[in-house]
Amino acid sequence: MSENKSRHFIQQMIDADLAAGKNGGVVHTRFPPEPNGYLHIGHAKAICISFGLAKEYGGVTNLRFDDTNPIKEEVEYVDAIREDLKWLGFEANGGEYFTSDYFNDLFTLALKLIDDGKAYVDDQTSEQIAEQKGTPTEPGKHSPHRDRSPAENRDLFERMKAGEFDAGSRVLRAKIDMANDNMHLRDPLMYRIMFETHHRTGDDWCIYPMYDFAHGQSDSLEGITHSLCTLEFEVHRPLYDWYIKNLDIFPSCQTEFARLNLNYTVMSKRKLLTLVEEGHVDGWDDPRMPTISGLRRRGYTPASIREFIDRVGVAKRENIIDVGLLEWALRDDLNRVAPRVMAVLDPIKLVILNYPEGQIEMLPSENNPEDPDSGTRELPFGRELFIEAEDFKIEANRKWFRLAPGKVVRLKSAYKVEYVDHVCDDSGKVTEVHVNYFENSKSGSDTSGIKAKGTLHWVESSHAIDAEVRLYDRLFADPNPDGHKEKSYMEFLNPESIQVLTNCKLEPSLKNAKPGTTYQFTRLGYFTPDTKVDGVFNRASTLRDSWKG
RNA sequence: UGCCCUAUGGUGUAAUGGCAACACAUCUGCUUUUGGUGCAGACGUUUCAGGUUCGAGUCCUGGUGGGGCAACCA
Repeated sequence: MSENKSRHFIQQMIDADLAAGKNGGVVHTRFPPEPNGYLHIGHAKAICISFGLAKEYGGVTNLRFDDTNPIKEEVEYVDAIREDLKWLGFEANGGEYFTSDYFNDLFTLALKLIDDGKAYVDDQTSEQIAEQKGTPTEPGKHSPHRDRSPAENRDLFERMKAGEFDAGSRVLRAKIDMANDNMHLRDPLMYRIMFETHHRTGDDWCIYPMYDFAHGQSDSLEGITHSLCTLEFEVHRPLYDWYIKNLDIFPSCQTEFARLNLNYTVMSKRKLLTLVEEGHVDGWDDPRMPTISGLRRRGYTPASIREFIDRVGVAKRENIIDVGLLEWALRDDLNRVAPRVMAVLDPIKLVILNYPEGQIEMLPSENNPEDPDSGTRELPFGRELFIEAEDFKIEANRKWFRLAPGKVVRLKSAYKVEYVDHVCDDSGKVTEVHVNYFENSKSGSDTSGIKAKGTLHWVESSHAIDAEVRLYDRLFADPNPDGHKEKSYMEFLNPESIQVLTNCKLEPSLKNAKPGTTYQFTRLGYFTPDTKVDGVFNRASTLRDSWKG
């Protein structure tokens, strides 16, 4: 945190709270994911905000799984969320909780509202209730059961809990105001009957609380001072406050910020789940997914994601962030920390005619020019190398820095070589380029005086490792796949979002590469070993390329 | 024809009634054994109409645009 950095509206609000002596100077936040899907980059924003703010003010953050809907929630998601959170670099230092831990407390709180005449059991169908709710422009109508006595309501509610009634046959509703402009205050549902097995409480319960009657109360029970969430919950805040006031419990306070949107992707768990279920991607952690696990498998670093979120800012207006900013944050981090290695993705043979046959010499190469402490490694060099097919052109103009008839290039960390001739196959495709090298042009001790404009990466052929490399592009071809009224986002899936290269050649040091390290393949981009298949590398991103050939 | 939120370069985000700025993107140039990095520079901004004020991006009124709200989802 730099001192002169401007403060966003939530920081200003907390500053004011603290100045007013609110909550005894404590800042206690929470991150409340529903375990019904994997975390994505939008959650990373929520995480960085809630955990970041607590840390900034010397407070703590709770992780709370918001598991009030047994038909959508699974243990698999709980585990994945824990892993993603830890990987991102955050720890639930306020503790880990489940809303389901509070089912008894919530039941008791509901009873209190019933006894106070502020909640009632409604026997109507969901259709009838929906019908009576009115519309945003018309007030709703009272339920015929609205004026049941507290005693009758208590009896009915306890029997709901005891399993005496069918699923969906009765609900508990708060008695507020059927004519309120805010639809959420028109006698909202508190509990519904569901005979479903819960991932934690099993079959203990057949009534489950709704979000609005669980979330705020859980915040309150945990002593959360600042409950931060996204804009769509703004209209829920009056209800959040109503429950707290009428239950007379700890006054947690909700503040909303704009969620993160990224272009060229979708960001709802439901849509991401559809991509997974329909097989458009290889699971939640497909490297093209905007999920945390997808970004991890893609080769993103936690630091780059945190930096990205920091750059994006916190405000209340809708936004669509350019995915280029995410890529920039990755490159910015990786440029400083990624080990440089040589790899050829689309190899053709380079034969150095005047280099002794069978000779191999070891040449040192920098591990990272941005990091003086990173040292060097030894690269085998010999008469036959692989170079990138696109680094040779039969006809080239003055702006072409790479190899071509009449040109001299530097082989990175090795020698300068001069074109002699080349060999084509029957189809006219170049398969081999022949050159001569300048013995006195060795990297670091070049006395040749010969100029070379370009530098090529290479891999010595007899030592090369074979690998598969997967290149990724944006999953959707449209910047806003979700933004078309007439068309489904599915119609914008980019058919070229993955390209599999099977004939790649890597330098021998990559034999020990493990997932978790992202490398820079010199001149090509950033790559990381895949977590699922050995011998496969995923491209995290390209390098910036300002060459306009 | 309701209510709530919102409106600043292409994209984001600052300004706290007093000279509109920063990042990303784009474009130039320099450096470079990665056409990477780095460095220097350029381009470009307050939704509209009124009002308050010596002074308005900021406050007020109205309009317009965008988002949200009528799940036994969260």
